[in-house]
Parts: sequence; C-alpha cells; structure tokens
Amino acid sequence: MSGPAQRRITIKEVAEAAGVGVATVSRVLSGGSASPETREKVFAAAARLDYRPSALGRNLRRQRTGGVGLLVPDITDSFYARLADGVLSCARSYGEPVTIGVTGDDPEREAELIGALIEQSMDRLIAVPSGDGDMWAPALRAGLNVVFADRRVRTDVPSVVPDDRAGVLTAVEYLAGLGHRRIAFLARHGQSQRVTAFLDATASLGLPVDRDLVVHARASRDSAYAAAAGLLQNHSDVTAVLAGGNVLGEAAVLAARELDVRVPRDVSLIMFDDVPWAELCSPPLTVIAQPAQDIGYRAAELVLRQGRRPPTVTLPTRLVVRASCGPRVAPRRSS
Amino acid sequence: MSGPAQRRITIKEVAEAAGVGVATVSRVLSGGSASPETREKVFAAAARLDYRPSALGRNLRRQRTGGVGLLVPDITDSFYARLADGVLSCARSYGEPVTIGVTGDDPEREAELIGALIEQSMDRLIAVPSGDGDMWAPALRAGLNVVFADRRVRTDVPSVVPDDRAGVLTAVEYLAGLGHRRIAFLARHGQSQRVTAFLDATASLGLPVDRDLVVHARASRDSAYAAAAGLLQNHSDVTAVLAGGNVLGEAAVLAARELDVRVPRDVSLIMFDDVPWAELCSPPLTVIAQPAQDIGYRAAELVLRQGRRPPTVTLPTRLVVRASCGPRVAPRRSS
DNA sequence: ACCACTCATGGAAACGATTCCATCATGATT
DNA sequence: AATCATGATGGAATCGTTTCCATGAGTGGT
Repeated sequence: MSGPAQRRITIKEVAEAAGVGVATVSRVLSGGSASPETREKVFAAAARLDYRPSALGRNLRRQRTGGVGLLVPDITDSFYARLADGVLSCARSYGEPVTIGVTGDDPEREAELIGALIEQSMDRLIAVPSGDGDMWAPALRAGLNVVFADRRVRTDVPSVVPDDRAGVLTAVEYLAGLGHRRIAFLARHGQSQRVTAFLDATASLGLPVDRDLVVHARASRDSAYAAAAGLLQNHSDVTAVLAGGNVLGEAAVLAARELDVRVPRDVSLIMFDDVPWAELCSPPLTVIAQPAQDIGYRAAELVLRQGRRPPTVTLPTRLVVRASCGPRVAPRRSS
Repeated sequence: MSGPAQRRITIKEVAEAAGVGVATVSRVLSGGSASPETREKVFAAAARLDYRPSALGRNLRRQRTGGVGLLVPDITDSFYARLADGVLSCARSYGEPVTIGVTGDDPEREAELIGALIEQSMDRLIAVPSGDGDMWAPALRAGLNVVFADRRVRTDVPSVVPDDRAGVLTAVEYLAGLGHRRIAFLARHGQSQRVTAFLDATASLGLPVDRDLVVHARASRDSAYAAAAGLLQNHSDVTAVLAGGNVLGEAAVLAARELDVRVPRDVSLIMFDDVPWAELCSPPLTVIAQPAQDIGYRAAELVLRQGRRPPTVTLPTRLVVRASCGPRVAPRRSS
C-alpha cells in the first residue's frame, strides 16, 4: 500500500520550532557561524522533527545537482560492472548519488542519455564513450564536467584508461616467447588503441604484420561468436589468439570448443580482462588483467574532486598466466 | 578544460522569444491546449533556443522526483547486474533516470542509501532487500513507493521474485531421479525461502531430512568458498550439492577442484542462476535458470505504472541440463 | 562619550518550473 | 441585442532551499 504520503517537513517549520529565522537554520545546518545557544536550539529542533533538507530545493538554488552520471555500454558485462562498482564506491564516500545509463555502445542512445542527464541538471559525468569524440562537443559546451573511463576519444577531456599499449605488448611478447609467429587479434569495434598497439608490437618483435590477422566484432555476444568462429575457420595458420575483452574471450572459447580446436594444443588463447570464470574455464585462461574497479574509482575521484584535473591517468595491466597458452607445435592443417 | 559553463536557457526566455507568457509556454510544451498559431510560435522558439526544461524546477513544483532508485547487494554479481539491466531497460522506455546504490547486503548501508534517496525526493524505489522487513517501516511511512525484487520480506510490499519453491523442487527431483539421497544445500544467508523449500522437497521425496545438510555462507566470495570447502570436507557422505546462487556455485567448483573432488563423478553439482560461464566451465554446469532481467523489468513496470499493484509476481525458473550431474555411484570414502 | 568595527540574525529575493485564477475575446443561444 | 458559455492567455503564487543585505547589539579603542 502507498501510505498517506505524509508531507515532508521543511526548513520553515524547523525555524519556527526553534524560534529562529529560516536563514539561521540554513546557516547552522551547513556549518556557518552562529552563537552556541542558537546552534543548540536549531540542532535540537531539527533532530526532534527528523528534518531532512530537500536536495531539490538546494540544487535549484545552487544551480548544480549533486549527483554524478555514469554511462556504460553494458552493465551486464563484468568489466563495466566492476568499473561501475568502483564509481559507486567512490561516490558513496562523497555522499553523492549516481545515476546510471546503458548506451549499448550506440552513439545515438548515448546522446539521448546525455540529454536526459542535462535535463536533470547533472553537471558531472563519467562515461565510457561509444562513438568518436566529435559528438561530445555540445555536451562540453553545455558546461558538463566529463571524465572518460576505459577509452580516450578526446585529448581535451580527462580520461582514466588501462595501459593498452603495455598490456598488448606483454601479451604478444609472451606468445612470441612461446614460439608463436602468426598471432591474431580479436577486437571489438572502437578498440583502435589496442589494434595499433598490436600492430606495433608484432612489428617490433619481428613478427609478420598482417592486417588480416586483426578481426573485428561488435559488442554483442552473437557478433563476437561469429567473429571468433570465422577467425578459427579461415585462418588455419594462426597458432595464437589475443581476445580484446571478456566477451570476445568467451566467444573464442565457445567457438574453439564447437570447432573442435583444442586450447592450448591447437591454438593458444589469451584474453584481455580477468574475470572470475577465467579460472573455472577449461583450461583456465591466461589473461591480461585490467584494474576495472580502480578505473571507475579514479574516474569518480577525478570528477568529484574540485582541483585541477590531469589530462590522462593510465593504470597498469598485469599478465596472469594460467593454462590456455602453450608452446607452438605445428600449424593446424588447412580446413 | 571546463568551458565557460554557458547558462542554460529558461522558460522565461522562451516566452519572451515567442512573444507569449510563461504559462502558455509551459502549457504548450506539456501538451495542454492552445491555439495552433501559438503552438507554432512556442515550438519554433523552443527549438531555436534549444530549450531544455529543468527537471529541478519541475520536480520542486510537482513535489516529486521523476527518477527511480535501485538498491542491489552487489552490482558485480551477474545476477544483480542482469536484474539492474532489466530495470534500466524498462525505465528507459518511460524516460525515467535510474539512481543506483549498492548495499553490500548490509542493512545499515541500505538504510543510509534509503535516506539519501529520500533526500533526493525520490518517491519510487526498487530494492533487493538486505535485512528483514521491519526496517522498511519508516521508509514506507515516508510515502516511498517500494517494490521488492528477488526477495520478499514483507507481504504489504509488491514483490517480483523467482519461483524458489518450484526451482528447488525441480533441482531436488532431478538429483533424486539420478539416485542421490544425501543432497546438500549451499545457501546464502537470507535465502530462507529456498531453505524451507529445500527441506520440504527432500521430505516430500522421502529423502532423509537433515538440517546439517544446509550450509550457510555470507555473500562474499571468501565466505562462499569457506562454506563450500567445509561442506565437501566434512560431509563425505553427500553425493550431490545444490548451490543457492552463482557465487556459491563458483565457490563449489573451485573448492571441488582444490580438494580433488571430481564433478560429476564424485559429487553432482547443480547451481541456481544461469550465467554465461556455466557453459564454459568444466564440466559445463547444470543450472536452475532464473529470469533475472525479467525480474528487474517487471519490478520497474510495477513501480512506474500508476495502476493498482498486485501483491506478488512469481516468475518461473527453468532447469538447464548440462554435464555437472551424474548418477550416484558410491559414497565417497570418509576423509 | 563617541566612533568604528565585528558579529549574529532574520527578511526577502532568487532559482525554474507548474498551475490556479482572473481577464478578455469570440461565438452561440435566447 | 443582451447574456451566457467556451476557450485562449498571462500574471502571480508556489515548491524548499541558499544567500545577499540590512539591522541591531555588543565591544574595544581613542
């Protein structure tokens, strides 16, 4: 049942109960100066009436909304969920509510959500941007305080990102060290940072550089599976695969199993992002762990802290060796 | 860099630009009646100035905030992430923003978050409640419009829950059908519904009812692992385990592997909640799938739709047979 | 004794929207 | 032709808070 919706008590009633003016109540409650006895009276009245200041009134007057917005492509993806958890954890310590929206990696939906947040007078936003940087111009002009997380698409917006370059290099070096020469990269659209890092890494290690070895997929599970299956079927010469994220890794494992490709005997597999199931998988997956939670936390710190904001924070990745990579034996026979 | 924070345009400026009064602008923009030419002028002016009504002003006047609050124990848990996704998906179609908070299954933190939401004048809340129902009395008295998801702790609050009773019964029947007689239930604290359903199910199937076969854990991974390991070590007579949720199932798989208990040869394992990795696991896990997303969606519908609200919606679960359950062979030898 | 200065205090304006109500014009009915 | 009903329209009040400014009291210095 919805109750009788008892009216909330306002600052005016507190003022009356305390026998002072509303201005004084406001001042005392926000830590301004007042005489000790007045403070006492106000606090007593406020406590007695269980007064809760209305954020609406405050924000309207102050011309800024307390909370922070958070835009992620998919809250169901463990990586973004952990990122969101970091944001929430930091925001909680500041006492700020966070309003979340899922973009589905669709720039159009993203723009809609930004509009909705502006309508709410949110002036602080943490986003995993979907499209390219151009579409952010209007939002920035509107005075929105933006921090990018996980991806950096504009240099004039503070960003917190994993060290893609080092992560990719570590993975490729590890595979090369095991003797692999034809290594494929299973990438999600928009991972241009990692793609160039991958091409640079293979080149710098003297491996053959072949753009065909970079396979792209959209963010959905279906698209990832199709890309993974296509890769394993059409490139029988690759002996190692680097997956650019956990859903791509999942798709690779599934596709390999379906196509009867043994991991790591037939092909070695290494995945970006450490997820709980990586250890449960058979074989347990070797991964490049990303500090998803830290990324969120740091991004929230950046957007909540008032001070100067460094242009970009890069957080280290870490190679976690499990059992999905082995020495190169022989190229698989052609299909 | 933060721009010059260009001031947002107000309804007053639109009125001036259109040559009409503010009341007329408000009326036109919210679909009220007006003469065709006035409508035209107002729409033109609003579009030209790119006018966005301030939700703050509107909500202050209307005495209610548009958005809905969402309280989950842990956004990192796939189940709650999918539930949240359902809520977000429904809320998006209503154009309502969602403010999310994680309770960590801690009633105290939950109470804090409720307070924060009330401060924001949120009057609609979807919650996976942490403690018992008593602590919700103040919130309900404050006129909050609450819908419970996943757990029902009060009969006077509409709730959307999975069919625990049927799910547990299906699982136990399945295991009993394979010949298992001593079945353990690995439960999270607070899953009293499922525990009683479990005891009822075992009793109704003529299996020995033994409260020691119900092992409790807190929500954390560590606690779950400890409980799972303890169960497998101390009860060498159990031949099948039902895990009450995905983190418990994960812990069971890990503990079994660590203790060299083979699944399903030594013990059969069945888990509540179907997660993507259940299929990647070795062996692939047989699960009781729960419609997490639907639960969230339906809960959001309930809280957003104005009409009468049914007391409880129960959503069906589904047995997905994979490879983690086998026929009972022989009790494991005592440790 | 007077002035200058500090300090606590409360009234009132402001924030941006909605909505009540009065006003006015127009068309219809008697 | 006078009256009534209808509908469009804008002024002003309102929501709950913060903050500017004026007022008045008290203090210390010359």
